[in-house]
Amino acid sequence: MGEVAGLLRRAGLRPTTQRRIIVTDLIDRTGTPTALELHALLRDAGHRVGLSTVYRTLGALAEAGVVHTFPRRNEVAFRRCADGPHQHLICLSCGRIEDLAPPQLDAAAGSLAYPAGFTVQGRRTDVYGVCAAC
Amino acid sequence: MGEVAGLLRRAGLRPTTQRRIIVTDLIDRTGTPTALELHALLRDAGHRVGLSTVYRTLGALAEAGVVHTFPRRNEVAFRRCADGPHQHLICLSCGRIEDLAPPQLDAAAGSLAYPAGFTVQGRRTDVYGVCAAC
DNA sequence: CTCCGTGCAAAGCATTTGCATCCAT
DNA sequence: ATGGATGCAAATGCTTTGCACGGAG
Repeated sequence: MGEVAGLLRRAGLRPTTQRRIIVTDLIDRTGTPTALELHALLRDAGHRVGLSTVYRTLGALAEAGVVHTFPRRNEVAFRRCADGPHQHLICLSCGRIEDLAPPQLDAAAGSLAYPAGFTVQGRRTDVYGVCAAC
Repeated sequence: MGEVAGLLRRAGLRPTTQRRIIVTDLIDRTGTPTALELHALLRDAGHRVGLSTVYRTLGALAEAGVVHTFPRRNEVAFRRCADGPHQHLICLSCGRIEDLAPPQLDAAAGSLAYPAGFTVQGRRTDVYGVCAAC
């Protein structure tokens, strides 16, 4: 089973043609498009995908943790991120997002003393700054 | 200068009556309401504040970092958080959010090796789990 | 008097949903 | 044949904006 189909299955979605198009694009793309933007990009690329399908697919992928969501003013952008723990390096200037997987941070975070009774299920760290190119 | 006025000034806002009402409520409140919810709560409490003012004030406070934003499905919630570095402990069951300021994590994060040329300006960590009460 | 702030109402717009059609099994 | 998937279009609802009024200095 290919990577694309695997990601879809993880989200409980059958690997249909349209869903494959969406996931494939998201894997290859370095940017972080919104559903609306991705839909337009796919259409421009000659693909036949409905806007609803893009929304529904991205929603399911996000809920399953296959993609991460990045809120913007009045809209949400999606990005296929690294599996496993990682941070997001977000450039405030160009908007570019990179993943960073620092073992030492996860170790530190994992050993933190949380309030008694709090069961950790997930963690997310976003680092804002300016990237080298900007 | 009081705490409320100080927070407003940090957002570049003059401390008017309505803005004071909004900030005061946000400080006292343990919950994390949306603009719409906060507006209703203030109205119910007998305060005379327009919805636009709530949106505009929360927007400015968020941009200044005086309050943090928590995206929900199709809406955004706001919460007055601790000054200085902290994590958000978010209960997936009841929605309650708590701040946690762990010195050791910040030390670890601060010493991380970021890609050459990346200038860190801010950091945010959300921890998802189930709180003791749930 | 002047200017910023406010609030109402009217857009604006991303997202969701209903439903008929289509496709794969 | 059958049930999920798709896509169009309409609806939904949060958020934004235009504009006239109001209040402080």
